[in-house]
Amino acid sequence: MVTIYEVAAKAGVSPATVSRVFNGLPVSPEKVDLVRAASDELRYVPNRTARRLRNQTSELIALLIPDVENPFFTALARGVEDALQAAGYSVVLCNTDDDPAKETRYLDIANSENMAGVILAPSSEDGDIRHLTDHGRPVVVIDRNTGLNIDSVMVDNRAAGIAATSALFDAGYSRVACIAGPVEIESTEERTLGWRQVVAKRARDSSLDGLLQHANYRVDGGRTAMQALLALDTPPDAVVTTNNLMGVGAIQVLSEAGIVPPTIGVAVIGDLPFATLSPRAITQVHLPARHLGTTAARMLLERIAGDMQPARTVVLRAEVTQGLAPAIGS
Amino acid sequence: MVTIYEVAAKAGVSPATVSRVFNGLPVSPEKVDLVRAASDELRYVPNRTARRLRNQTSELIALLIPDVENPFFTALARGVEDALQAAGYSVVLCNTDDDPAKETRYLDIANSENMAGVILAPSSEDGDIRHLTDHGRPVVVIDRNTGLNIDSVMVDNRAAGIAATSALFDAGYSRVACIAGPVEIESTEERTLGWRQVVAKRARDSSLDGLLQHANYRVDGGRTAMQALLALDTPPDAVVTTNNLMGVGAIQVLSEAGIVPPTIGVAVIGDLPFATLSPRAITQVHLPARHLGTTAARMLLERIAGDMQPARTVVLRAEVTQGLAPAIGS
DNA sequence: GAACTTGACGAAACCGATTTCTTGCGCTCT
DNA sequence: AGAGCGCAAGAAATCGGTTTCGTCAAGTTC
Repeated sequence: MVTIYEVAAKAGVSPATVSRVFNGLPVSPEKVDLVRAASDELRYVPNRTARRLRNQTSELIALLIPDVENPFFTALARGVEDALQAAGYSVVLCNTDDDPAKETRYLDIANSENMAGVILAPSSEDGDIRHLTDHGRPVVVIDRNTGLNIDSVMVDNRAAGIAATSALFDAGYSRVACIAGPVEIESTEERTLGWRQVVAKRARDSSLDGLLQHANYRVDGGRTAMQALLALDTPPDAVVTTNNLMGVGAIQVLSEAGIVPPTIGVAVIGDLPFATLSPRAITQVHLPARHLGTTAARMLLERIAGDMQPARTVVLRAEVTQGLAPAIGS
Repeated sequence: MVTIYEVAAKAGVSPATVSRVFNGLPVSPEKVDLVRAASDELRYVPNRTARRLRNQTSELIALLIPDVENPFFTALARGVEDALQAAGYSVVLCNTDDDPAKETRYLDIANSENMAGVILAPSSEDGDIRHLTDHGRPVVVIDRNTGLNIDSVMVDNRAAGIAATSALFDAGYSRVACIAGPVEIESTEERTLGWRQVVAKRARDSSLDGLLQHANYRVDGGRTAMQALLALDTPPDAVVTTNNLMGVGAIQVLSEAGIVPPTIGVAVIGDLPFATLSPRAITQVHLPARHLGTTAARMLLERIAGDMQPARTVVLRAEVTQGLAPAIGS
């Protein structure tokens, strides 16, 4: 590693002057040239660790997400990155794997690395966010109510659940099941409540036994739940899944059983990633993943810039793509 | 931030002793207790920046991938993470977006952040890897021949191209097209060569005009290329795509045109992520993405541990899932 | 009992930047 | 001409750990 001292020696100036050149502080033109020449020749790159120790901050922002393999979170990550890159920051993505211990570990790292800020997408249980706010580090939380005085960006999950379910009833289905995620996750519970609310109002059939299936938030969870639904004495004629991956699993099971939408109604909260069948038959409640990311990033940048106003909560809405009506009667 | 000095003062010992306690160096039991009590009470977390400045290394490893939204790379990232987490390292994921400038920037960052090592998955052009190796930082490259003295983990891309194409001929197709990625990317070129080799040998039809389409490596590239293939005077009866996302695009176009495999043969090099149609009709050459990641991580760990042997290249093989034969004649 | 080894532990140097403090030069103002 | 000001730039302190070096006391050996 070439240090500032070597550059200073080569240029015949003091380290302080080299530092000033690199930070745009006033230095006489001839010394600037000397320093530039020396640093180019030595291929000097400032040591960020040293700089950060001195400055107590860096241009690094941590983004914690539970699952890098979920397209919802990668889209969100793109949004965050786009906004932060533009502002000169670099993003480091940390995969918490829905593990509170990992989440806490990464939060501690972000803290002791003196990162400029943190954007946190929820893990199933509460990690120790206080690790961060205690130290006054800027934090924005995505899709989780912390109860703490922290900025957050939310989706209107209740509305998403209502929209998905209503769309199926509107299309003519009457027995609408729900594949929900783990109960600990607040967002999926809200979506489920939306489903419950619409079903209570519009279902002709009053027996809901077995129509609500809880599953893990991944493809295999969706598969298991869909299989359970198909095995019911009176199976549903439509199903809502409260996230994208469970939707994929459900559709896989249906397609393997030879049942293709719109023979059965399917509404997915979230986007169907890389869909290989025509998604027109399926109702999708498009979550603004990327937009969530950019919004969170902008809020964080404001905090980093010194904005001290009380915590804000921004709620974004989802947009529905209505699926086809059932084939019956057509 | 609580510092080691405050802990030392509270415990009535020197900072050196506190450091020794935290690093497991010999300290008398009673002082250990004093230090532990003081640091617990103050909730002391060592400042990684300071530690790293002194130690010239950290437990952070950079993983550079071109596209976080591509499931191939996220699977690879999972592999890397699994292996490195177990060894006590944390992974920071950097999205290079196929942009050599971003790649170079992240490499510089990894370097000036004193990260323990770097795993680099290819971007379309050559970023400046020398930025790293110059400084003796451990690096492992995935799926790219650098020509430099650097460890790498490869897939046998030629064999993958051959396998995909052969599988289609074996299934009974005779006019097999290829949707290839950008020419600059070595891995896709190798796969294309595999296709060319098999086609030259087995195609009855000698006119290959238009059967090779170059496209960008994403879903829309696959769509455009597939549309072009369908518009040919004599369209192919089967197609190979040299990556996963272009495969998704191609299948989307086919399904929108009402052509469903195995009416047309489709072979994808890579896995079809989150497939919503039954993937049995499609030939997949499963790339060992996760395995690539764990292998790269292990090699990197060996280097970090001080292994000085000459650079190694590990070549992994893909595994084929044969798709269905064409409906014709059955 | 003197010389020597061993081990705990504090003082101080060190990592490489940034920044304050200080010096000294050149210019202006009266 | 001498006081005063502005500005470039070097010396040195600083960030918060780790580590070398030196000291001192306790234990060992002859």
